[in-house]
Amino acid sequence: MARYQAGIRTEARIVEATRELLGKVGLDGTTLKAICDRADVRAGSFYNLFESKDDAVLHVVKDAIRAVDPHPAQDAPDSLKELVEAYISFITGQPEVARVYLKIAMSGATNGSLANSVRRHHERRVARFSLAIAGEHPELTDDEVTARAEIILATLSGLAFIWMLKPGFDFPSRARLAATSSLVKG
Amino acid sequence: MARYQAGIRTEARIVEATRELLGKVGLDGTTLKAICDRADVRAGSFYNLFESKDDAVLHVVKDAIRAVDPHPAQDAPDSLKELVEAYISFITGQPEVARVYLKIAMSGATNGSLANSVRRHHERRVARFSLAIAGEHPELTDDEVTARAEIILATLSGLAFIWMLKPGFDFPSRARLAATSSLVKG
DNA sequence: CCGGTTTTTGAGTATACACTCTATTTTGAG
DNA sequence: CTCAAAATAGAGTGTATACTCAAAAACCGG
Repeated sequence: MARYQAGIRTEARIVEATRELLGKVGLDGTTLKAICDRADVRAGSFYNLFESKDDAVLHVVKDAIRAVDPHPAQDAPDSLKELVEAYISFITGQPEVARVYLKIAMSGATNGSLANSVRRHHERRVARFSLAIAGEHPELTDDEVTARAEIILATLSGLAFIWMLKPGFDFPSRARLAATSSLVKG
Repeated sequence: MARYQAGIRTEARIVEATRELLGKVGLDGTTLKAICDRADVRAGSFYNLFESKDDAVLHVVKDAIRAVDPHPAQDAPDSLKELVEAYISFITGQPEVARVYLKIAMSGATNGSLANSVRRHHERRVARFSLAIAGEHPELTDDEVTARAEIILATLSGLAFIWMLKPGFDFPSRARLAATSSLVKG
């Protein structure tokens, strides 16, 4: 082991370059050559530090996933409002990384470590939203709470999706409206 | 022009092969070679009938888009229930083509004829849903109606998205529940 | 400043892709 | 039957991709 400073700095540069590229040109445009050019590194150095191209992308996406949650370490339930605002910040703050997140989630069947990360993350978020909803709406049964959490999350993803389709779309206000109206008993 | 029967049959075989491939292996797996192998055609024949690979994919996606609408030619407004059921049928009936539809919608910035088709189709659907909602809820203003239409469509897309992530997810019942609860005044 | 370790280089490999081109065969109207 | 137009074959082109490897350079504890 005993890594040198140079290698550590290079690794950081590569991750940053990958993040910027995912933001600017999307997943398809984020080629190995593009990453290496932007990080000012040759292919050999890249593979000295990363297993594969996906390895670098995974780094970035995992960071993005972490960024969507407001207080990851905390056990106390957040309020639904807080959770929704955190999601809005995630989407509007890093739209292109959010697009990558959604794209990867959608990209494939059941395999691939990227897709697995996204799936696990989704489960955690449903649990998180469920906790908040249960706290604020004690009249709902457990199943109803889960259904509501899934619907709210689906709506947020779907609105984000539309926002990516039409840049002028007022995502934040639609998201806030949707979050309140999804809670009534159906 | 004066096309021969052989060419017409070959074209149909290519479209069908493309549709099946999009369903089985997704957009990335639908390569020219795969299409030609499945349609039992050589590359030269393919390009005698189609401008490009995207041209063939576009054929399939446009068919899928048409399939999502219950009565495309009709002017009378459908009921919201009908529209939601049509969407459910679309997603559960041709899940992999639906995935392609969502994927293409999400895939990129503002260019590409595929992305444009999807965008235009989304606008038409919002109009369609708005009409239904306005008919059933006269107490809502125009802006509120549009907002509700966009939210319902977003929720349906988002739920479809989750369903693709977790095959066991009960998409139809969630979709029906969501459609009713999204209509209250917020 | 020595010397093992880590890092870097950059040409090179293998592969996959969409697409082209020309020669050949097939079609079907007159 | 004829023959021009349509359809087909399939080898070939060009380009882009992720990734490898052996040699050279930089690093840093002692």
